[in-house]
Amino acid sequence: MVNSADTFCPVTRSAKILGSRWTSQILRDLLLNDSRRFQQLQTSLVGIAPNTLSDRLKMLEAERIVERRFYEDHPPRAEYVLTERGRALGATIRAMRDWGNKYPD
Amino acid sequence: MVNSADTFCPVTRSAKILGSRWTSQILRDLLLNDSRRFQQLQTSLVGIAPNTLSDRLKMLEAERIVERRFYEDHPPRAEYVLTERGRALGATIRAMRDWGNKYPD
DNA sequence: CGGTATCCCTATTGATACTG
DNA sequence: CAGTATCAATAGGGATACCG
Repeated sequence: MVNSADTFCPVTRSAKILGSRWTSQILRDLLLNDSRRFQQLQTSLVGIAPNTLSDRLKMLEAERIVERRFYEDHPPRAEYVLTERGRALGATIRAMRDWGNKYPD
Repeated sequence: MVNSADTFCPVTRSAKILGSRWTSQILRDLLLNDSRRFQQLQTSLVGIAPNTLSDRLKMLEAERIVERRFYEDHPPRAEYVLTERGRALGATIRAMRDWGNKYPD
């Protein structure tokens, strides 16, 4: 949980999103690919359980970072794309990646 | 925990550090102030328990993001400062802050 | 002052089976 | 295919008391 002081810190709000496991990888995939299917994400994020992926996508949808496009075909189809808010997180993801690359270990 | 695939993703390594609670605030304080005492941090991070602050500082020290300078005076004194690695995280913190400010809610 | 030592709680994550 | 339901494990975080 996060107390009320945290709630008003812009850094903490970003950390809350980027800190939960798998989210940074989901964002990385969507930044690179524009659109991804549920299965594609599950394949790319080796080891993620379907319920966890579902939870994470719902959280990102609730935060209006990803948009879910669902088509009731047979078999059904779902596509996830970044919103403008989501694409704007690219700068942070890149800063994180740059730091991680510069200081491996 | 983090699996082996995660370990090699630079974004994930950053997320591991920035994702745990209080770390982004600790870094923010140290980016603004050069040097902080244990008590100063505890006062600034309203609501943090001393063991949690201690854990977080040890983790940041293990990651060589902060340096601990301890003086055996009476009473004893400890100062925490960012290393070069730590200061380099400033770019990420700023990107997170900018995103959080641009998209409040 | 600058922490440790304990104990506890619950949020997060995951494995597995199943459904429209 | 795209998820949900259920149940279990554990790690993260916190409250409190105490120590050198």
